[in-house]
Amino acid sequence: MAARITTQQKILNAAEALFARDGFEQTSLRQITHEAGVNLASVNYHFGSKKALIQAVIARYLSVFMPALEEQLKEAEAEKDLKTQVLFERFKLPLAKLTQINKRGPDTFLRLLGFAYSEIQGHLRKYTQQEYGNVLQHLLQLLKRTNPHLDEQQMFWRLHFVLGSVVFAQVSGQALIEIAQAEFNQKIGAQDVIDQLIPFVSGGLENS
Amino acid sequence: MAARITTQQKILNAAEALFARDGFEQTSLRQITHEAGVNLASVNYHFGSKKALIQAVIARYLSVFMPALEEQLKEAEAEKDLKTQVLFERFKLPLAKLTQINKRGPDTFLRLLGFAYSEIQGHLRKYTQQEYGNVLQHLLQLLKRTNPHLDEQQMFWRLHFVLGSVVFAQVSGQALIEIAQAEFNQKIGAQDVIDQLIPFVSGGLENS
DNA sequence: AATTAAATTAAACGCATGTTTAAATCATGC
DNA sequence: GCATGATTTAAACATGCGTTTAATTTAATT
Repeated sequence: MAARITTQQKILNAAEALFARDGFEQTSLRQITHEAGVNLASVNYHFGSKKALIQAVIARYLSVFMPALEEQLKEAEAEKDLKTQVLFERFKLPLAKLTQINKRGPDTFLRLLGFAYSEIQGHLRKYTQQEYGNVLQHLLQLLKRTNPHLDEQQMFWRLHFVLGSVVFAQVSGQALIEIAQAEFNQKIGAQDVIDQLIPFVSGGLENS
Repeated sequence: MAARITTQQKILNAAEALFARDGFEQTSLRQITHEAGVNLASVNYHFGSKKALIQAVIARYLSVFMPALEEQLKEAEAEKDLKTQVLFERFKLPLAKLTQINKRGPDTFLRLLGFAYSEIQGHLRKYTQQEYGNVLQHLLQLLKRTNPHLDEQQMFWRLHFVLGSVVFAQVSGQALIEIAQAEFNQKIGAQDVIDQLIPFVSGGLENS
């Protein structure tokens, strides 16, 4: 029994690393199985298809991230003078929790999200909406509270722009970090990018 | 001579439409040549490779967009109390000029940019930097003027976040427009998205 | 220890891709 | 009007992909 699970997890671990680095379509099952040290056919044996493997990789992260986010949102709800930026700051803890899956879990997760969004995994978006739609609704409700000056339509677009900024920052992230490091002669990590990102998306969302 | 150019342009036109709709990697040369009504081999004959074709498609747009943008930046430079949002508004005219290439030129161009950015066309980014780096430098200089409260590093990141928002809005654009249309029961076009986008990126960039 | 089910393996399948080839066709300049 | 070079064409090539097959090995149960 242990061996079976081990093979599945070897695949998951190798897959998530390669997916996060190169994207879903750019990563072949042959790369994954070679990296994992298992046979090519075992992916289809254990997961059924490549698509199902992608979903399994992301689901593992969502199952940790989403409940933690929901908890943060509940706390935020209790605050009386809630600000947009403070609300966005609350994403940092659920993100940090992802280290329990992987040392570089937070980066990995955001990059996976990015690729999931930009490659047309419409199927996957539906899954997220179905599985964690209530959490996202909760977030929307709080943002309406912190931004009563925005109408429904403005809120709709700006939320997606926020998401787009996050996604983009991660997908192009490593390249940008390297450029920034060369330009400013200091070590920059993914956490720094998030700290830069939060004031940006907050300002963009709030702007009247 | 006319026939030769015609074949090249048939390819360019078919390619840009398909690239903008599905992305570079998702579009095959067989799709392009079928759509253009030309032989498969003619792409390699006229352009050398698929990569070179991609570059040719984008170069055609940049050669119109960039000089027009530079002109706008020069005018902006003359304004005395220049605001970020006003500066961003000046992107609208160079964008509109792209209708001279194609009726849906502005949309097409932004989507192409998006795919170029998110697929790892690092090679292409270098090309842009080399060919039109001065225009981008000019833009950066003006943004520093409108945002003296931001340090170099903040400006670096926020500029890329702005770019990311634009890119994302276009790549996910059509899907989002359809969702928005269903949700708000009104016709929404690409221009509306840009009008929503400008306050967002302005607010994000300025936020202190 | 024998039986049975699960897991792994090597190999092949079918398909789609970008590219190349070599022959046929076209247009142009003499 | 012919010769020459540019263009177009159909076909094949080489490669990589996800998936499937069928045989073998491994592990657990009786």
